[in-house]
Amino acid sequence: MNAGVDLLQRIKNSGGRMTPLRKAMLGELAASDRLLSVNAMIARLREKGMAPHKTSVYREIAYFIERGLVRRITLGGREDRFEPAHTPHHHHAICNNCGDIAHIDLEAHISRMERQLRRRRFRVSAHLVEFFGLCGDCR
Amino acid sequence: MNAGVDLLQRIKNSGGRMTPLRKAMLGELAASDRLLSVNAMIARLREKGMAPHKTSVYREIAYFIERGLVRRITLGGREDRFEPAHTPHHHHAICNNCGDIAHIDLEAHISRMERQLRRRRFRVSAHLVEFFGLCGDCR
DNA sequence: CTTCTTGCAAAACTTTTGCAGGGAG
DNA sequence: CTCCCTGCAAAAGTTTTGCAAGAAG
Repeated sequence: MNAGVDLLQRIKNSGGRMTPLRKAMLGELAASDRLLSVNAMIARLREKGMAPHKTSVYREIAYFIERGLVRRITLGGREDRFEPAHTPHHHHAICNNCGDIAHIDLEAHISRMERQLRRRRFRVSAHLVEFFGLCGDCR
Repeated sequence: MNAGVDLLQRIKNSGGRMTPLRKAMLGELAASDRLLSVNAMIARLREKGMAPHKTSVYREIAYFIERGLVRRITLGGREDRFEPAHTPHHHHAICNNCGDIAHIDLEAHISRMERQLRRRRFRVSAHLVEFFGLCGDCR
């Protein structure tokens, strides 16, 4: 994976170390097709024989976010969720039944909505756009 | 306010009572131009001489939501926020500087996005669409 | 040996639940 | 007198912080 090398450099350049925990966490984030919560992350790591402390997982995620490697996504459940930030900006279609999360590109629509807001003198710096429903398989 | 009479009826019809706390809470929700968190709600009620217990405020909000009087909005902060549900469905443009929350109508855009998702065999049942940035006054 | 990481314990916060007293009809 | 409502205490769940031991360079 090319992104991995890049990430390692970005971390080393800022005085950080690419430890087994960090490597595993970034791997899980990249490999998962859905947004991972801290608890989901720990469950996955456990399956691979690791037993990181919950505190460490929270701390490493904060560490990744500081460096722009990971994005935090709040979807309304109790837990925050996370995804790798190196993927292009996109949105999610989340299946209420199976939990599958499809990545969707709504940039054209977003641009139009932002234009509408700009006309109202609002300068957009961020947005939250997510859809919930039933995926093709679960309908 | 006409909505008030209506709400009182809806509550009474389901065996509930329109108590001072409930009346005050619905009043604050209607009067506020922004989404209120439980803590913000309590602060406002305190300014008016009430000192409701936090548990009661949580419980009354749950009560309102059950009856479809109030909507819960999760915006990514720790606290959930709430708004009266009798307003037509809409979205928010939230100012990062002054906290002002403008209500915006993006239905046309939302419909188009939902159409795009339907083409991909995803059946949308709910969405989360909010914008963050600087309002006209704060730019 | 100096700095960065991790685990553990504990705290901070939001939200929920159980129970008992108080109040409204 | 019978429910409904409220406050208090406590619990549950997520996330953060302080401190000390451990590992990496």
